[in-house]
Amino acid sequence: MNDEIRRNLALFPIGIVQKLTDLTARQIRYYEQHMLVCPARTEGNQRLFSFNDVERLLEIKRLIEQGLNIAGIKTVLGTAKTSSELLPLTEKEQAKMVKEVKKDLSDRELRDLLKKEILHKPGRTGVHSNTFNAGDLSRFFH
DNA sequence: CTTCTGACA
DNA sequence: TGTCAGGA
Repeated sequence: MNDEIRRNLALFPIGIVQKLTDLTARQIRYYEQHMLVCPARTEGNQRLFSFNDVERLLEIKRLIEQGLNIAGIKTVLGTAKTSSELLPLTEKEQAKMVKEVKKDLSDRELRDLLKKEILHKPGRTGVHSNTFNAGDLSRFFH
């Protein structure tokens, strides 16, 4: 299946995300209130995050550690788009793909995330190298 | 047992 | 941000 779609599928509950990002549930919900992330919801109103949501949280975490406040982070990342905007699929189509992904999620995908998390620690070189040193901005927003 | 919202000695 | 309540 398309990787773009796979990254936007609503897969994990907040508990998993806590472990993946080392953020508390309180922080994750707080960032959502400020539109820094916009996870999907189940019928029971439970949050379901996608890989992109988790990566987004890691970006936020990195910025917070650099001393930026909510306003500063918004300046750098902007507000989050809803998963439905990024995933124009019917619920049936999504449910089908979620099953497909969940078969081999525990192992491979989890390691994928941890690998990417390490990629965030040192200064990156790729297409995202334009994430100009937020350290300079922290002076204005902290 | 896990998650959700609201509130604050 | 932590933490507790009270309900789903």
